Amino acid sequence: MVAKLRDVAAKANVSVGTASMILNGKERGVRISAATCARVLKAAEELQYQPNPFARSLRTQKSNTIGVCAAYLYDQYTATILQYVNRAAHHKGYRLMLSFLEEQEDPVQTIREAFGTGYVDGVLIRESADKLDDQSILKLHKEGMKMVLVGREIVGSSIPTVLYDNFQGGYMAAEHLLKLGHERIAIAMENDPLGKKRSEGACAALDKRDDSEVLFVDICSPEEISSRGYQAGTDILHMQNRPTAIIAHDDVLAFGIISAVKAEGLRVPEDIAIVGFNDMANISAYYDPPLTSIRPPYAEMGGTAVDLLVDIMDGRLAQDAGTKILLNPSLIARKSSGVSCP
Amino acid sequence: MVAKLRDVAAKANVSVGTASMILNGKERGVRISAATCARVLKAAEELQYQPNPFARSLRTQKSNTIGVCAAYLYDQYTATILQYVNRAAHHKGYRLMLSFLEEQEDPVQTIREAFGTGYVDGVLIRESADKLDDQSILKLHKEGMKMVLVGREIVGSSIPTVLYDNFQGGYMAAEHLLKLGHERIAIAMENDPLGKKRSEGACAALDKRDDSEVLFVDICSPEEISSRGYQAGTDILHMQNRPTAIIAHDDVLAFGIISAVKAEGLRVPEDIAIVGFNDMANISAYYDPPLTSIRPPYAEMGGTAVDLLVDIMDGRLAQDAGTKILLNPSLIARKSSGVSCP
DNA sequence: CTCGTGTGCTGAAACGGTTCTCCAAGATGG
DNA sequence: CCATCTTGGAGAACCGTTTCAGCACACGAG
Repeated sequence: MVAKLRDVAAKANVSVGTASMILNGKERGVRISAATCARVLKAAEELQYQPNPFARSLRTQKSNTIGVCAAYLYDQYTATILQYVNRAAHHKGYRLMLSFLEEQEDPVQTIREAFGTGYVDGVLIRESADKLDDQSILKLHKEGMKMVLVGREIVGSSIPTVLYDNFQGGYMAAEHLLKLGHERIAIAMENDPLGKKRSEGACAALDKRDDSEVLFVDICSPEEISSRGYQAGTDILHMQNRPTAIIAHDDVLAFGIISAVKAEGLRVPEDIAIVGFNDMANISAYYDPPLTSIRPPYAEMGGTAVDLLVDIMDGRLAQDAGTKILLNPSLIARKSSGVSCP
Repeated sequence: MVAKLRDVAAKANVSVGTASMILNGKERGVRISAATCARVLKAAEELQYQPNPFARSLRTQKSNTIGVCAAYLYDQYTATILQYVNRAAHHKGYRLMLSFLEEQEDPVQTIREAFGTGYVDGVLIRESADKLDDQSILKLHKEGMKMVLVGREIVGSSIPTVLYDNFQGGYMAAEHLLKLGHERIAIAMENDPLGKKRSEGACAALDKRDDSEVLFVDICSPEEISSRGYQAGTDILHMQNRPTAIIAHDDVLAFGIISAVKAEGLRVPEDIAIVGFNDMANISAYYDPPLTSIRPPYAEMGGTAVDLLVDIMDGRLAQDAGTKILLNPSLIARKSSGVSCP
């Protein structure tokens, strides 16, 4: 069996309490002789002592665990952030507990069960709106659950949030295309808050130039986005004033659009330049042509979210302080917008 | 504060022990009157009682948690399986604890810390070989850690394993191309066990036909696979006997190859047919052209792995029984191999 | 009426730590 | 040499469950 604190104490000839103090002495005015200290440390080492996390958590009322509630892991975006969340959490001494919401479940109840009752100290929420609505989140927050929203905003709420600036992303995309000489630019966005922000940003950049023209295409449902890309592309090409460039809601949509462009016998970027969002690892850079894309600050988002949550869990920050952290994306220029690709 | 068992017991006018028996009575010859039972249940309901998992785990020496050790979540393959693992685990009453290995860490030590000391009851390992070598896994297994390998095999070991049949996948891919009339087929695989299995399967199918010819291309390092696709494609096209079809190690490699084919002014599938592996969600079906791909049995792999692990954790199956479960992939035919796409 | 014999429940002992109170001795000062 | 500090460490309570031995009571049989 695995060694317990009791065994360590016995081996070092001290009491259990003393051993505990030494092994995780928070410098709380400890008064332990160097010799005893060394004995205990040595004993722990030799016995390969690992504290029992349940006993510890039971006593301290702290789990050292962060819950992560995330949907659609396969969309890469979330998965990439999670990778960095793991790193940051691990670094701060926290474990990660994972839970996706399934359809047909009561989300609030599921989260309570999975993360409630002190099983986790705080929760990172990166769950899509169709599985976890704003009301449910607000309810959990009101119940006192410590949480940080990642890449999702509930406007008007005081829930701490980490996002990246989608307006800025749209702005950068448009700016990039303007610099390359485009004047008629279409914007193909999902009809959701994200898409709205992105197109607003793009419009802002375009509005500064009176010689530019904005064409707009809405894409409806998020689920259909893959297949809708082709349709959107076709629609855009048949507009009376065919644009010379397109800003797409994300890379997957861009792929669909590119297919449509090719199907019409046109070339990317010579006839139509394209910019996407998300810069999917291992994919976007190797598409045909390599796709210019707005890359979210993945690492910063993961790291910042954990930092923020830890601050809240440790009480350095009120959970209803309404902290919102806005990070900047970057533009990765590749061939699809007319930049020669290395 | 949250209600404890003590509160429930007090409210129902019974002892704590009785309340406990009623609330999770395992039918161990319980002798409780219906009236008392109802009183306790009602009290628990009213107080919204949720048992404290730490106290419970401390007492029962069982965590009801499965650890997941996975790398490269952003590769979709793992992420998709994880989705199903979550579902299955949740269904069986287990929580999921997540841990990726970082570079530069001692993997054994990290896993011990993250998952050791009863923090989890068992571990699902879907970690790549470059971060967690066979020896480390064997060591942990020998130490008694209950585990199931997912999509990875350590030949000669008795570690329970869930895989899908890559040989079969290769076979299906080749069979598919043969049926479509191809005779000269190139196989572009990573130089690893997976690639070996896939190409063996493909060769087996091709060998049955004496009019077919196999051309072979090795791809070296897994990290470079994205950029190597283009290179591999170019190499293949310049072979003296240009093949009419290519089986690629995975979809990402296939994308690279397709780019190369197009760059040479050739068409997919008219001049060269292509089949990949993994069928990436939201991507492969919308590539240009839509990619024919061998799809791993994602859902079965996740579900089976959890089932197996639970069997082991519950002692119904010895952890060194050497159970290996081999699942079958399926072929998703799309345009890249010459099939008309819906 | 008494003696089993169930039945229904109580009470206490774990589980393995953390943390707080307080005591024994040695050091110090007068 | 005695009173007082200071230092180093022991000991116990507690965290919230589970589980098990055993007690009180009612009831049927002899």
